[in-house]
Amino acid sequence: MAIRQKTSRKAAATAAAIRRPRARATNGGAHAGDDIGLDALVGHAGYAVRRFQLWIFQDFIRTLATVDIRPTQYSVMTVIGANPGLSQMAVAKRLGIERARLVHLLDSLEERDFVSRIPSATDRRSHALHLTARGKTALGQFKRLAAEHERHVAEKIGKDNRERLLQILACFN
Amino acid sequence: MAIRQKTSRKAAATAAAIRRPRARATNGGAHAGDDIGLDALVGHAGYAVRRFQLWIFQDFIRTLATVDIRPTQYSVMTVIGANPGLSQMAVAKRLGIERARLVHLLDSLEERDFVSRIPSATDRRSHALHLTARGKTALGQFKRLAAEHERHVAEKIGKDNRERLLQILACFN
DNA sequence: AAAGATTGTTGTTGACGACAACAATTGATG
DNA sequence: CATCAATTGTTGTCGTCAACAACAATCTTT
Repeated sequence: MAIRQKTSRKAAATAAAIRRPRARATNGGAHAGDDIGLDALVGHAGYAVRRFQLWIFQDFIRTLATVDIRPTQYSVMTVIGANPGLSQMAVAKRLGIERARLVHLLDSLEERDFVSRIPSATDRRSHALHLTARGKTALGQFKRLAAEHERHVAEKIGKDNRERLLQILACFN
Repeated sequence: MAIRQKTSRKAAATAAAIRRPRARATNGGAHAGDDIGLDALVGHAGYAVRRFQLWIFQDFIRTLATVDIRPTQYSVMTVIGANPGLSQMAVAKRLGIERARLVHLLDSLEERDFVSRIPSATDRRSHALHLTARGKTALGQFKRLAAEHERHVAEKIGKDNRERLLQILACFN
């Protein structure tokens, strides 16, 4: 056995090499592998949230693919647009992303002329973040597409369920 | 200006270098930077879910830190424990993770003697995944800790809200 | 003026999702 | 039965992301 493996894959089959395939055979059964039963897995909030998070991000990226904007970039531009002059620390703290990460995010947004770092007049360490004129009009389009994405969410889980979800998770800002 | 930066950071302040700090000054204001106002950001399901996802994973990792088990590892062991003999493809499809990624996950779980890959009797390509005896008892402990984590979630968002959340997200398996 | 904290930056690490390739094997088709 | 397509596990790469650690420049405090 285990002829294929190059060098890795420890001696997994040393002891207990032969075993009966138990109740459910390896696969090939009657079902297409969709009714496996996760038992204790359903009932775990983290698991459900992970799947949802995955779906929702993919839909966001797909919906905003034409403008090439990802969820984090959108959130950064939204916060800056609503609060011009914010420092990087303030934005990072507000969005729950690290200031180290925000540096690269702002780099790309500045390259595309959506955001500009203006040296703060009061603190020579920090930058006052502003949307450029181009960034403002672009954000308008992003918001329309984001609203379309939000409609996709409502279609998926139900309009009222979406409202309820937002209400439940409101405590995370 | 811009003395500190080594070589990067384009000429961001070429035009419109001087600007009034608008309504809200850079920072240093009266507030500690917590009441910034995200306007359009609240009302976005993706944003709320991201924050929640982050919080919940951190709590899971912290709660299971003593046994050094991460959420994905836990989900893999749970599914295998509930459905012994499953192939890697079946587990990957069930959990929505790539089979390429599952390889490494199983490698680590096999190194720790929690899971064993047993060559399938019917399909010489695939492996039948089983928990080892050690893995079974370990999973029992993991589940107790995971239940504790789930209680943390209930404390955070409310017991009934957690139930409602699970019900809303049930459509994502 | 000196000590400590803050801000932006750079770098590294590790988990993770997405993709592409590959060998071994199976299944279906002619 | 021979051949070709599909599947399974594996390896590798790429890009995103969170978490740290370090650093220079700058503020704040004493």
